[in-house]
Amino acid sequence: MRSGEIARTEVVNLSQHDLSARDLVLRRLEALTGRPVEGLEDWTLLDGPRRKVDAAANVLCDGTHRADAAVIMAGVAADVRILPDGRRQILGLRLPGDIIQGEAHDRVAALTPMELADAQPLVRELSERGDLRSSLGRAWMAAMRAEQAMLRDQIVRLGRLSAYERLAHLMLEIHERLFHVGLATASSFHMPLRQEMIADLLGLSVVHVSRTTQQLKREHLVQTRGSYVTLLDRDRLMEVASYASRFAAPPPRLQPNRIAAERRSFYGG
Amino acid sequence: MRSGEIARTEVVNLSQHDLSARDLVLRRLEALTGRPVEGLEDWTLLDGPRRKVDAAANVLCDGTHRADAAVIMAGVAADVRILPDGRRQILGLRLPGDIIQGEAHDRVAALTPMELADAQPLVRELSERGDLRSSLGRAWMAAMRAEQAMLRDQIVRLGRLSAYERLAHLMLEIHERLFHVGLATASSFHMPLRQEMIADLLGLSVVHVSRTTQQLKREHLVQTRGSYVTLLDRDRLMEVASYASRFAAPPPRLQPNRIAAERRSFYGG
DNA sequence: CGTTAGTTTGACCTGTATCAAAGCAGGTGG
DNA sequence: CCACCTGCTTTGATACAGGTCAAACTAACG
Repeated sequence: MRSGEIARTEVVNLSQHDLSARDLVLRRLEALTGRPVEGLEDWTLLDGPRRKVDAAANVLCDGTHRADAAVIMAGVAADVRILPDGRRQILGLRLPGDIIQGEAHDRVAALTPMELADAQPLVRELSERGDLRSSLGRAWMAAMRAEQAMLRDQIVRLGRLSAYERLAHLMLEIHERLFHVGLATASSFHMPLRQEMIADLLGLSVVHVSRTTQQLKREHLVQTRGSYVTLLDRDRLMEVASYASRFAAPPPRLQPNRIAAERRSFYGG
Repeated sequence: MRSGEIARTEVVNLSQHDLSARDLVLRRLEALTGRPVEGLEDWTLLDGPRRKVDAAANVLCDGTHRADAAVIMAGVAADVRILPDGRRQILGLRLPGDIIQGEAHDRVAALTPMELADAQPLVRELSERGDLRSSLGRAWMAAMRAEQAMLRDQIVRLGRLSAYERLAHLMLEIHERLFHVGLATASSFHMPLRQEMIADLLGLSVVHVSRTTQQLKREHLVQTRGSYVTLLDRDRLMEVASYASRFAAPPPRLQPNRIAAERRSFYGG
């Protein structure tokens, strides 16, 4: 939380990385717990064949196939509930490193093209023979708690934040989550979501998402280029959205002059 | 789900029962899983001294004391998040039979006077030495999933339901949860919540909760007497609110003539 | 280029918030 | 037993955030 931290300058490909499924899961778990996680070392179960899924295809249908579980290697999915009259609400996003599983009542849908690694053996191992005292078992519980924390955040977003605040809050959440699996720089990330999806996530209309996004841009809090987003003033965004980090070690704060540098490198040329 | 089920006529005290902490927890777990739960038989750990808490006193403060855990024997508590500017959002209710624990970022507050039984030994046993394959372990997981399902419901309520629908949905949730721990008849229950709390739960203003409640009454969907609520037409409420049960065996449906009988017995004299 | 999917703009409408005042009920003390 | 608080709910008047509809704009793509 020190504000003098140095933004990492390491070059990252914001839409894809080259980690193995094991390393990706590990990276996420360690970011969540803030300590090394053991017990996944000789875990080859995750290195099976990868599945590619088209956008808009359901990844796991309506919870009847509770069976399969997968690690997201690339792409964005969402837990979606559809009401009888067609209204849709996205309960939460599923980003790379997350493990998805069917839930009764809801379905998991691919919002972008995706790449998945089979995680069934891992999940089965953990939930059936899993030892909660082990390093891995604890990390697993931490991940469940983190998932719950995100649901809670979503409740507050929908219940008590204005459209403007909701959008700011969402940007911060996505950025933070992507950052911790190596898919964001200190202030930029790739977010290939149509406004319709953001609307379903934030309980707003598409039109209003459009207007609100523009307001955030007008006020120089965020900037976009295609589907790349840059948070121009994360501190102020956090204040605006009453955002609190869910991670053991949140992304670094930028120093004022570094903000300028970042901005230049992405949008000036 | 058969609509011919007989409403149980057993007399219940809607604001309190006389179960032991063990039986109460058991009852809830069995309602959730729909099957008998073993492993709690000789569990005396729950039968320690009971603690009484006043309304408005915080039951467990802001997650710093992650330590203690308790079974709610009587009363209503809530997970609350308070934003820096004072806005409040209740994330979910905690009713008798629920086990409460502090969560980072949020606090658990008593909404009514409460009676608690210490559950720390049980929780520690389960989360540290717990065997997920055992009957109790599975029930435990089921309870966690149920808790998550309620958070998801809350998201949909706030994101996509109108005030009218939200209230209907909430009434159904509370009724169902109370019913399964023996604190509701087939259509009535005791709900000593001020409208301010309902407002914080549903993301509305107090004034609008008042107006909306009256609309539900005007349309003969619910009735109230003091803090006792009767659902006059649960089928229609479920339809209005797009409500789906989270329990293995949901409360019985009333036959038309039984509805009349219920109504008479509670409000006619 | 024309086509299509997505975003933006403008005009207008509505659900819910806000503010302020009035009603009500349960408890206390005279 | 009444008069008075005090805390909650209800009512009315008014304001605004965000929804809806329809048309114009943009950009990717064959």
